[in-house]
Amino acid sequence: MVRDLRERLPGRIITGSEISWDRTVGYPDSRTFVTAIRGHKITAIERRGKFALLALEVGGTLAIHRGMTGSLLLRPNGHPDDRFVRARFYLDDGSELRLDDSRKFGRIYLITEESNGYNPPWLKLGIEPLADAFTTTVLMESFHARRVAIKTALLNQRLVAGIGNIYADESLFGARIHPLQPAGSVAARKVGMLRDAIVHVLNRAILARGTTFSTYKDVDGQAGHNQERLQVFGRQGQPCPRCSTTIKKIVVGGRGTHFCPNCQKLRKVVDKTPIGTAKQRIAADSDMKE
DNA sequence: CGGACAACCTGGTTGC
DNA sequence: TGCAACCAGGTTGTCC
Repeated sequence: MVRDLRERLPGRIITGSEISWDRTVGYPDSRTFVTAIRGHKITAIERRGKFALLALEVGGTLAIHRGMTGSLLLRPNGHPDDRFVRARFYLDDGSELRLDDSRKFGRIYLITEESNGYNPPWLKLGIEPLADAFTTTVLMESFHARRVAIKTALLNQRLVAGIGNIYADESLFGARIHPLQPAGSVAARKVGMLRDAIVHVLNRAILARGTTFSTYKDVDGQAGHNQERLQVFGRQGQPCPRCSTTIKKIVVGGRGTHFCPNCQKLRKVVDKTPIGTAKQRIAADSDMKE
């Protein structure tokens, strides 16, 4: 999405905006937002995690997070309206940038020199998985001594930015790691495989123009096609593409989690309690102190 | 620290 | 066909 916006948005001036669901504006309040955004020129588009960051010529930032169901649509002059538009920006060439978001979890933010004292949510994000700095060592450190399920750790935006439920499951499958494996207990070699799997899964999805599992649309309103390439997500009950074992669906950290019980086995915690059932190992692990 | 769960929201699907 | 229940690509906060 950001790559598409980057080709078309720089140079455009926001001539006005309309917010049809007030809480779509995360900061400042929606009235202040509408007044403050008018007349600003967009100079560049960046991304941090799931936030699209539109740099303004005067030095501020317009940030957009699509939430679960949001689509950021760039519509030409006269294009029919979209069904769940919560925010729209009128641009100087007659086109319109719309946040179309049925569930209203999408958020937009405007940061200017007036915003001191406010901490934008993207500042606390962890490392970018597509940056050179995303190494096995860095990922090892972020998992260090953590007993949370590795799936939960992958979804923690403060550790690694931008991995959502689909790509977490796909990455763990790629690295053959059980989603419930305590993050800190994953062997270095496996963390290395996970790092590679994350990068691979994300790049592959980007090349496929996104995963339209349900509502994702690109800036032109077109569906992506990465959903056709998913290995485990949404494929519970179907054979694993690698070993044909039936893919299972469980709940981890409150999120639907898909994996192959044969390819992704829960492993013992490295140093101790070599004997016992999976249940006992987990119990022993949670009794351990730092 | 970490697990469980509720909130925020609405639309689409499933089950009876 | 109708309707209730359930599920959903995310994030944050509370309680224990």
